[in-house]
Amino acid sequence: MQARPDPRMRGPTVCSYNPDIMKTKIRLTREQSRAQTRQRLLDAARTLFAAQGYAATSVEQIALEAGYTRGAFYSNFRDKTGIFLTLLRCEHERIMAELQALLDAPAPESQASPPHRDLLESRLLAHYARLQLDSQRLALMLEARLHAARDAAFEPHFRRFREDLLEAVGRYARTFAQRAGLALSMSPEDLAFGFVALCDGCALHRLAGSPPGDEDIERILRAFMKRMAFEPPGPSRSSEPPGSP
Amino acid sequence: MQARPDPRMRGPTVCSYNPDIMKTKIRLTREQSRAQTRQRLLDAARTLFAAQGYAATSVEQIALEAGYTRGAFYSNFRDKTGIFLTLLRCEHERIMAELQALLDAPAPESQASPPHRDLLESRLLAHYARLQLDSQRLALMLEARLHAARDAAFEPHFRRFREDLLEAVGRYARTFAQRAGLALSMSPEDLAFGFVALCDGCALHRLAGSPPGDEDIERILRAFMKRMAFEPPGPSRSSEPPGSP
DNA sequence: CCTACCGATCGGTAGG
DNA sequence: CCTACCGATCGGTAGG
Repeated sequence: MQARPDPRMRGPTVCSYNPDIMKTKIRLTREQSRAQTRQRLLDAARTLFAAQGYAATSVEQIALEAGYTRGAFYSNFRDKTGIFLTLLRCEHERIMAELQALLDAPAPESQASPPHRDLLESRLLAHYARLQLDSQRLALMLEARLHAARDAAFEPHFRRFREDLLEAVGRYARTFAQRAGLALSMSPEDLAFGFVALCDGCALHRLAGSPPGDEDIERILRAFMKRMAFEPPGPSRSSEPPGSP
Repeated sequence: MQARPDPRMRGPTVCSYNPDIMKTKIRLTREQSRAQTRQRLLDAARTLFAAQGYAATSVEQIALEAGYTRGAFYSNFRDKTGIFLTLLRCEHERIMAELQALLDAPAPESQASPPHRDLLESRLLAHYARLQLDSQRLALMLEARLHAARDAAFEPHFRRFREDLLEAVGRYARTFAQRAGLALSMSPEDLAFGFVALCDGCALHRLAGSPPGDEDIERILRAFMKRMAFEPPGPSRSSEPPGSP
């Protein structure tokens, strides 16, 4: 059913690949061998959880997909919850790193570039589009959310990931508003929540694969963001003040 | 583990309760008895699918929760997919009926009432709030979505539900805009998709139970809708025309 | 003496 | 609608 993957393509650490062992076919140390096994199990679990769902995937399937038997699994992880948590920690670290890189990226300051408010939209959208075009990652996160709602031991870990993300997006909005010299239309926290919810909803839709397709979704997302992020520049645009119920 | 529910509280049909059999303890006909069994199995399946997930729920569990054994299940439904589809058809019919009722509800036309644009917001929000406060229904729909992405036989049915909903919300937006004499900010289809995605994302968040809580979510939803639904009344509010990229 | 993993099998339970 | 039972597979762990 599955071929054991080429060892030279795998790294010994949990969250990143080690290019060193790609160079030669040298004999692995015990530690390296163990790390390799661990990484293969993690890759197999990610694939299967995304394709079939967490509950529908057995430890046996994970081990076989990775090219081992169950014994290898239980010597590396406590149980299925354990490997799921490890998997999510890796994904979360990657997502947060990408978001931070977005913030640190040098803005093409005073050139003939689009105004800052367009940058906020374009970059955040590009970020989320990349995230959600990876449908494996998307399915994995949905599985995690449902599992967190059902497993009390799992919930606090997932909650932490979620809070980190919302905080980071809020920081992102605040920082960009300052740089652009524009006022946000609501608190950074509210804006972050609404934006993440909107993106989550679009991602949820993408799972189905039915129309509207990806280009339409991005267009709609952009239209929503253009109206949401900043206070309109004009003095008054409506009969009611911005904060009224 | 479970007590067989009081027969007088159950109806013989699939989607609705029949008050007739609440009156007395008369002996049921064969048809009534069969319908009662079917309904109990449906109720049990809804409870378990929402609480544990579709994949994690066995046919045996459903039957026992309903007060029967597996034999009763397989004499009423073809398999687990069969009862799930029946369950979702009931939910979908109920949702569409509620949405239609919202449209048919008489608008308090020329009284001292809020303007039409506020009505659109309030009613749709109230509708979605009611839908999503029922966390059982919410979890059920999420399970269906994930299952549709994985089961090719299940997918077309779920897709149909989804398309019906989007079309109905689009019709709702168009109708309300006409009555209010206001122009929508984008096509009814785009607006419906964005709104449903936003609500789905909020619903997804509610699963976790972490802050922001329900009142905050509704406030944020309202703020987003207030900015999204209609063209601003003023002649120009921004440097770029409404339809520009 | 320890590690990492295998082949085999444990007691229970799955859908049908 | 139940009892009885099937082929298979579950998560977890034994000794080697």
